Amino acid sequence: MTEKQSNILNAALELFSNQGYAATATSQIAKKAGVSEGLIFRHFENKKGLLNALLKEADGRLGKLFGPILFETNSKKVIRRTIKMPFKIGDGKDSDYWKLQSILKWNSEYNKPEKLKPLIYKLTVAFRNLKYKDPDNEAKLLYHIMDNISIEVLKGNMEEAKIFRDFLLKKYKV
Amino acid sequence: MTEKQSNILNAALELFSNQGYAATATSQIAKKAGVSEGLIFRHFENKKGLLNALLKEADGRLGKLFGPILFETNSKKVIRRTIKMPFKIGDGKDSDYWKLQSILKWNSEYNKPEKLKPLIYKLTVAFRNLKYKDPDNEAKLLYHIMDNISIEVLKGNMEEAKIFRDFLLKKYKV
Amino acid sequence: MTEKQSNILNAALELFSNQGYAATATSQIAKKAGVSEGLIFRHFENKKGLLNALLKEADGRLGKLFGPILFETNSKKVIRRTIKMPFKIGDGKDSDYWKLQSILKWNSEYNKPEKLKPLIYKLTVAFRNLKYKDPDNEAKLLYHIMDNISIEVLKGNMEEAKIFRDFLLKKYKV
Amino acid sequence: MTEKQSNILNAALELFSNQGYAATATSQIAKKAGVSEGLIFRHFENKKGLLNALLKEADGRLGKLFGPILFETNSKKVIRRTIKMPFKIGDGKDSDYWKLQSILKWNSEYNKPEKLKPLIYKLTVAFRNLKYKDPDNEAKLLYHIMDNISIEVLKGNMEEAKIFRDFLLKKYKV
DNA sequence: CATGAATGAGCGTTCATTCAT
DNA sequence: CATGAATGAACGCTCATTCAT
Repeated sequence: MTEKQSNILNAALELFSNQGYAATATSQIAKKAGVSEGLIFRHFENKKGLLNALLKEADGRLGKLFGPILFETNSKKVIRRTIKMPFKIGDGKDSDYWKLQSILKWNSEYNKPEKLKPLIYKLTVAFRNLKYKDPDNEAKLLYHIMDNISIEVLKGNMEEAKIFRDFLLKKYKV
Repeated sequence: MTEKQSNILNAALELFSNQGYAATATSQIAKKAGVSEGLIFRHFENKKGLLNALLKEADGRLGKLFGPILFETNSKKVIRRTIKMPFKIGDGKDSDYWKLQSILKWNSEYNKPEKLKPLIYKLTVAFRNLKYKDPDNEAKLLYHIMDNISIEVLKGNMEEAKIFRDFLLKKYKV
Repeated sequence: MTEKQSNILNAALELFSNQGYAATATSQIAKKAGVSEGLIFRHFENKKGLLNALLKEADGRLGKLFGPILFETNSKKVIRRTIKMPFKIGDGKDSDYWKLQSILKWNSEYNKPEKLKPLIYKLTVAFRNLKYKDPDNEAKLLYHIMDNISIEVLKGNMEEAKIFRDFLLKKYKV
Repeated sequence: MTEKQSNILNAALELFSNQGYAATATSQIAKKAGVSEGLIFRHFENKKGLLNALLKEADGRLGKLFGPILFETNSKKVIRRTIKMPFKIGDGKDSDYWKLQSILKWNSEYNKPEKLKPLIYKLTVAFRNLKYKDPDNEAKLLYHIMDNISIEVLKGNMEEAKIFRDFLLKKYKV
């Protein structure tokens, strides 16, 4: 991938995640990326192709975030890591990928809930090991909560989110 | 409000909540509402005015949903009603208002988290009465969970949502 | 049809017939017609729709040109009128319609040779009445010749064409 | 001329003659020719240069087609050969050159009717030798007819064209 | 000789909005 | 109150062409 290509992707990511896909013009992306508009289409075929390229990359980032949890063997630590996960979201880019995914949640074409199945399954096993009565729903519950903290973190309410995280760690005794 | 005005609002609500604001053309709204495009602008000034009118109405609907909880005096019932609330979301219109709010969550111009303050405060009081250790965070937690069930319900996963609701009712012993 | 609509059609006809369909920009048409470019699409849906509207009108003009021949009962006069037909092509508009048809001859989507069947059939009958040996081919031959004179006329070689016409009238003894 | 150069010319010929010059993109030509787009411009300077190169080649092909007629001394055979000429159009390439010429007939920049003068002159002489009354117009007439049969042949109506040819051979008694 | 990344102008089309009727 | 013709800016995208490699 050339430098201009990644310039385009970076610009698109930032704009899509902050203004939405439909509200972002390709001309705006080109301007921000410092390239001609035509180049976007040479490299990504069309506007949708650009979005797809971003989502592919987002998948990878999500995988890296989930990886350490999926390979964790200690059940308590699985839960601990899950609760802490939103704070592992690193630089602005990482957070924009998350935003983008979150924005597309209502778009049936792009919302892929099955991507989270492995994490939820891992949590189910952890809760079962810890003798929770209803591990299935406990797993879903925690996943939902985590999704919410992520959004809080992404919106910049870091302090609030940290307090909330500690509360959860205590609550789950992990 | 004349019939045509409400036709416009209904059409706009359905389209905005399903395709997003930016992705919906005023011509599409006019067509669906069975009115001329010009009429939209006579009544609502511009596209944003239409969105604002919808959000005003959404506020009212949310209020009606929250009302019974805010006036509940029994703390357990406050929590019970909160957990059950997503299932009170009635017809398609109600659910479209909710979707619209959810879609606009990432738009700083339209995201008004303070609207939920009264509910969260009510929950805080309830948890305090029930001797929870950290009623502030418990309230926030429950609100977040409820937000997630709402989305599940809105996406049509009614069965799953019901099981999840019962799980929560048991967990909170309410 | 409003005045602006016919302005658009007139501009499109002149440009399409002189530069070709693909080589004519809708912006050019709008400019020549003295209207905004958007109006073209409101009235004719798209560029092809504009071409179709012109071809419909062209059909009518062709019909009017053929009419007097088809209703002629005297066989000699049928042939005479056919030979003279290219000179009945009136104003510039008429001739542009003819040009347009001629340009589209190689475009299978728009070339409709069956439109000329009635004329060729009429000629066949005329030649049969006049005891020509092979009236079918004589009809086709005359039609082809006429097509060529039309083109000559359209290109502005009026004098040459007139001489050629008189030659044909003498040759066919009509 | 290298192989790539002729690949480009072949691709351009096929596309220009079937879709028209303006409707054909240089990228399409490059793709079909299996070369990079830049190479077209290195070898032919610009799109028009490509067309000019094709028309030069077309001239040669036309010359080869006319040659045997121009060197024929027997007047009857001159006419006979002219009538048969369209059937000498050989492979697809030959026919595409003819199509291209025909398409450009309406383009004053590229229409060169003087190229046919030698053939028409030869026909005039032939008709004069055969004591036709108006050899000038007879020559023009036959040339026009031949042009039409060519188009018929090019469009693939071979059977019809052959019948028509035989009709003409009989009519002219050659 | 040959590539393909890169450009900028222009393409057909859609947009929100205005206004005469 | 309501229409729909009309606008002009912007849209996503394609074009012929250039140029560093």
